[in-house]
Amino acid sequence: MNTAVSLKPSFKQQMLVAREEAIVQTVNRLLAEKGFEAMTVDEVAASVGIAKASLYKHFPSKEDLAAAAMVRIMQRAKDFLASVPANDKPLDKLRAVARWTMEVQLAGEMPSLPHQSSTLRATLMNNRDYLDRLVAVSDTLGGWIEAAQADGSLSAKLPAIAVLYTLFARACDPVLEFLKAGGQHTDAQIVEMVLSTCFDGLSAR
Amino acid sequence: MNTAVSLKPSFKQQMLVAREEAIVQTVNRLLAEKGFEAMTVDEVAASVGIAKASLYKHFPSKEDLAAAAMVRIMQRAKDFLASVPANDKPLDKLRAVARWTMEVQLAGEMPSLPHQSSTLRATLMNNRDYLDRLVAVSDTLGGWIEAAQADGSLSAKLPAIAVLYTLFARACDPVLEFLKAGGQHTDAQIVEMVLSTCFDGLSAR
DNA sequence: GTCTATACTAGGATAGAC
DNA sequence: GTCTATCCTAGTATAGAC
Repeated sequence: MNTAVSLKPSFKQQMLVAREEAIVQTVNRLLAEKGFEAMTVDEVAASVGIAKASLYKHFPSKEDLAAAAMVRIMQRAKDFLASVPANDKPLDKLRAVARWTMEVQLAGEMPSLPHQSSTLRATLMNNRDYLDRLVAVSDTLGGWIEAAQADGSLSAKLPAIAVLYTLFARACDPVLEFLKAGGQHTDAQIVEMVLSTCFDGLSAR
Repeated sequence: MNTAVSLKPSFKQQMLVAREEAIVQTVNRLLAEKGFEAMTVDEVAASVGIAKASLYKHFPSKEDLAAAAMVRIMQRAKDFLASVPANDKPLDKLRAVARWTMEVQLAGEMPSLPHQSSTLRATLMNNRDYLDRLVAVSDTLGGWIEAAQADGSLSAKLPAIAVLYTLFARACDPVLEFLKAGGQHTDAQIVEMVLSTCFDGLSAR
């Protein structure tokens, strides 16, 4: 008997996976650069180097393309959370997450979705791969937020959900790109400034 | 002689102005609701109650429609700045501006533009009515920021430009709509929470 | 599963009568 | 300056051969 057939992916299957990874990576970049509406399927196909019809053999619609990119970034977020040292202080963990998020955005790898676009939202809300990761990330962060409030390092005035949204919002903070466009600061400086604004506030301490 | 002809707008001219004001108001609302890309000219025409071709007699392109709405909101911002009591403390003035910006957004009256869309940016950067107001608003805020840093109430660690961008960014802060969608808080509570986050930071004080 | 060629639609813009 | 009717491009999606 030959169980290897089912255990080891065939060469063709590996090629398929690699091709799809290349597609999703391209979509991720284009979503970061131009957003969902401005990204065209023609552009994706051209950038990947295959015909548009071939693209549609892999993903049934433009929305599904974007959803795949969102799954990917959410998986990266989950992986990052798992890499944060467990015995760091809760507030430091939250800082690390905000920093990572902003670094990804500045690197041009953070896909940004329009806040409306009902069709895309519908696709995402029906995508279990996405939702599962979103929930996992939210749960982990929620735990850290509560721990940080419990040890007194994080403001207890704010509901945890508001803190969570504030952290998520760093993924699309326009201040980053504005400062970058100004050309007066390095990426690292920009990250530190916005991080300081986020955790320490604008008022003097 | 009859100088009134040139001094007092004729009835027709008043109607024209009123019609255009209605158009810009509609565009402003649609831009706030759906953004530039998702807003269609058909929709604007239908909402105003005139034919699409008539719309194009008033404004030569979709970009110019959006630009008119941006001029309008920037004028409102300028008017608000002028209404802030001159002898309030600088930091309080900045708080008031952030609060106003968020209230306008929650009221669904803050037109939000895609951060890219080169064609729209080009139109705006060629629109003196817009640029003049933008500069005026930035100058006023810049003065308040420097004053607040000078009197020690605003963090002096941050460059003034970073503070300015942070205030502008309140106009499109997704945290507001997320919290509103949650339905757990009133608009006033949401504004106070995000205001606190912005000025006091997430960390405990 | 990849290609070329094409169908179909939405949406920005214009023509031309009144 | 308003209308109806139309043009035309861009862009999503599919047919059908290999």
